[in-house]
Amino acid sequence: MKFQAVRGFKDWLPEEFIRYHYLIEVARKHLRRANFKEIKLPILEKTELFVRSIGEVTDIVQKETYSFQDRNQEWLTLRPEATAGICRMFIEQGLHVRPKPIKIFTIGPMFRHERPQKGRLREFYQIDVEFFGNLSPYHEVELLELALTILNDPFQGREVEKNPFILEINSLGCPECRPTYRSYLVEALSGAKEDLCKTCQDRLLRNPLRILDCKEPLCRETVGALKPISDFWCNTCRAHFEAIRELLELRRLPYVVNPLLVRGLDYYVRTIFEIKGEGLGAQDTVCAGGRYDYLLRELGGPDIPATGFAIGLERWALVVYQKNEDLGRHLEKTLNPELFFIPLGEEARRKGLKLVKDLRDSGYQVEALYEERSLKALMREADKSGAKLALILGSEELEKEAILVKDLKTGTQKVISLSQLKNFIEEVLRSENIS
RNA sequence: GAGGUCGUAGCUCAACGGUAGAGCACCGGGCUGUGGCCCCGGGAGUUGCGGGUUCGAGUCCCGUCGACCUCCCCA
Repeated sequence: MKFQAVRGFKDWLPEEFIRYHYLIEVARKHLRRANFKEIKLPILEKTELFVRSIGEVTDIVQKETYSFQDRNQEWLTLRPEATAGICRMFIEQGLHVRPKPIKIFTIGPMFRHERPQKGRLREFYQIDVEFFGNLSPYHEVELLELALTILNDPFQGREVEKNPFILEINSLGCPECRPTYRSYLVEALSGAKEDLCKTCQDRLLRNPLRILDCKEPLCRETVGALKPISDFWCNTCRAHFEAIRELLELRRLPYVVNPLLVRGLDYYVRTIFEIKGEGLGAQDTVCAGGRYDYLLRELGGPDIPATGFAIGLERWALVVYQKNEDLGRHLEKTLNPELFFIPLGEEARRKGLKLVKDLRDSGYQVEALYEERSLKALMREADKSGAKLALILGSEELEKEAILVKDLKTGTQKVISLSQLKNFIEEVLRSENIS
């Protein structure tokens, strides 16, 4: 094979594409109902934007971005996530003058140079949802429920063992109280450096909160002996977190408090969360997000609090179609034509051009072959196409101003006058067979 | 970025270091106004790529590219 796709970049064939497309439409439906408005962002931004927003010392910025200099020697980066770009747009377009809250979402590819594995590609799709303008826990819980509603939509009304998604929440504190916890961590762990893995010894200096998230058994043990972050929350943060828990319980949304949950992006404060999917292996976070109240200001914009989340489309799809194969099969079938037009002879082909166009204008999925082949061969094509009905137009039918309609599943067929064709098709497709 | 498993026809996979094969799919015919089933035939490959060892390499060795799994990271 001469050319291969770039590592971590995948082709989406029709059968696969429709599965993603369906989920995107599901997400759009729920987001529109909640009055989120869709936008489109550039795929490239200036490198500096991501350094400033995501954080200079984060892994994403340090070793996972696709960054390069363009022909003008300007440093550009393929977006590794959407929030930074949305904030840039928010400031640049002056969205703060719009009625609040400002609720926007965007769907598109993100790029991270990581080693690919299941559920982790270098180009991957995110459904990114952002909410600007209110500090209320009500809005936060509403947002959490929205995320769960979207994720669970494909499981509604089907016999699937309950909810395949688990919500984990935590609070990182705010600029008031987080530094206290941070210094406690540094102090407590500096004395016990040998009880940390190598990367964590490094993190101690650069990004101590990430140590909480380390999977090394040694670090887990060390971290387990520490005081939890909740001991350091200020009164505001504590009350905020309690309010969120209360509202989650009011809504009967199952959740787990994970005091070790942290994020890989620096801009988060206070509430953060992850939603994990079953059966995904190591890359099991399907959706994640949290508050970033100070990001706009840090980027030179207005002082408006914000919160948001992103759903990993491919990971979501893995959970959905692994647990619901019928849905995938059903979607594949919608790719098949409803009608398959088979003209026999030159006159039929000439007449068919308009007939097919009319049927398509009426909304049917129509395939047509204009080749001079045997009826047998054309029927074989019709069969393989998965079409529901074959429409055969030959000299016999032309004489009578009619057409032969054959149900490819049952094999029954009927000659219908051309004037009655649409009515007949409509009836047959509704009742699923020719009676 | 590190470790492991693996790359053979469009797909799924065979082939002790000794002539690269099967099933499915594809194309044609049996069957020129009727598809699915059946029968017959056909096309298909620089064995991911590049080196090396060997009389001889799909097979062994090295490198490289890619997939998957784990670490890491994250959606």
